[in-house]
Amino acid sequence: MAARDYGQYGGVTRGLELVGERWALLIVRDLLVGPRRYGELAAGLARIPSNILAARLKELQAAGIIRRVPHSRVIVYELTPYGRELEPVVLALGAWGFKALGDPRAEQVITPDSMTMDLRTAFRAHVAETLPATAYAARFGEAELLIRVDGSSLDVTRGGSSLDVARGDGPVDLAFAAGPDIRRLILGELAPERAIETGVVEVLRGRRALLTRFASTFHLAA
Amino acid sequence: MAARDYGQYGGVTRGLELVGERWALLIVRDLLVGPRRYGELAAGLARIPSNILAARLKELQAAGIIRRVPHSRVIVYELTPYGRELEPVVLALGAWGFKALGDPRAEQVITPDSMTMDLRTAFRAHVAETLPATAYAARFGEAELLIRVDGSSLDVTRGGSSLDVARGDGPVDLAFAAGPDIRRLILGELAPERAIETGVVEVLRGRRALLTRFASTFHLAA
DNA sequence: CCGGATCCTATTGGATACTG
DNA sequence: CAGTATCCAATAGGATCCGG
Repeated sequence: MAARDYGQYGGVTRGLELVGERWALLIVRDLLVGPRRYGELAAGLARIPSNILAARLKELQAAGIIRRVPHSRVIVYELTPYGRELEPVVLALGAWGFKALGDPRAEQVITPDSMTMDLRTAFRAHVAETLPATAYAARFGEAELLIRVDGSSLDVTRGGSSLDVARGDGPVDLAFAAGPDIRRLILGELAPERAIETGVVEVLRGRRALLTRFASTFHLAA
Repeated sequence: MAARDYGQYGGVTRGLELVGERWALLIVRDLLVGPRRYGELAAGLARIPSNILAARLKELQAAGIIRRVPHSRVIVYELTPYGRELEPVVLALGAWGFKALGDPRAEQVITPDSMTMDLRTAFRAHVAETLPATAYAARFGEAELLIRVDGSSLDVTRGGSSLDVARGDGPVDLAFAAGPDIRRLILGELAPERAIETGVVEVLRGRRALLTRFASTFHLAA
């Protein structure tokens, strides 16, 4: 492997040797959501050059972090058990970075996978446990997600309100479209009612009061 | 600032924009141990080019992660509160990377700051709480550390057994020198008695049985 | 000395085109 | 679709120099 090293012997240094290269941790982030094909990774990481994606996949594979699995005619990449152990790292970094989010710049997009991981970082299992099971359909920019909270477990899948019924996933309790300022709701800087009043969140279906439940389920202290 | 961006809007991406550049997180790691001068950082990060260190310090400062403090004739860099919130990220990455450590390569050194952070990642506060307060003096390669565990709190400082008495820090219960295979003790792959028998750990002073206490205080599951 | 700034070279990463 | 190949721009590395 011999990735670019730092000349030091220690845990952090070793970690950076393995996943410190540009784009590497974003590939891991997307694979934490689920196995992905080469083209799906390329689509989710819109600006990654193809050669860099190919190089990172090889390095991550050599490091035992991901696995290349031929899966009935198509090839998918998935995390190994050791790769999955990066989840706390990605969540911690995501939580920290989330607090430094400003308004999106013109070229910035929101991908379903990145949004899914952001929801996971903000998910408070111990709070959710005390609330009734709830299904949300949420649209953030282009990304449309189906978010199911049941007890202390969270399940986020792609596609929104139109798909869930066809899949027999049960009804959605609250469907909404949100602008980027929804981060302020999650950071506790914006009250749910205010979010609706100011148009940050547009409720498409369901009781608006459920947005309060959403806000207490998904929360990051600023 | 306008660090190299990824064209995505999300927590992980934002985090990587701020601390994803080469060397950045290692600077943060060392500053988590305590404020450091430019020269101390350069010494701890032996292979960092001077221009890169200077560039990173400016970027981290612009991002509100560190602060440049003139401190009676000398300048020290220290973390801001927001920078200190990177501790979980560094610890998580360190714990993950620690498990992938092999034997040190020829050019690799162990620095006191990196060793200190490795001990912090492996520290089990809830176990330490159940044990008597203990002071260890440990030498790993060049790095000599004084490790004080008291209840659920851990304090690691530089310098070894010779200094502690002069500083009035109380006596050291166990002093030892360890080779890199001590990582296997921390990973639970090597029993304390075996570590002593095989020379991985050389007890210099104190009851050898205390190494068992050390091993249960500092532990990372493989 | 300490805390950098400057210069130059060696590697990496980025954009795009191309192939099995 | 799943990558390679090529070429250019941006960074990192290393040595040296400079001002307080």
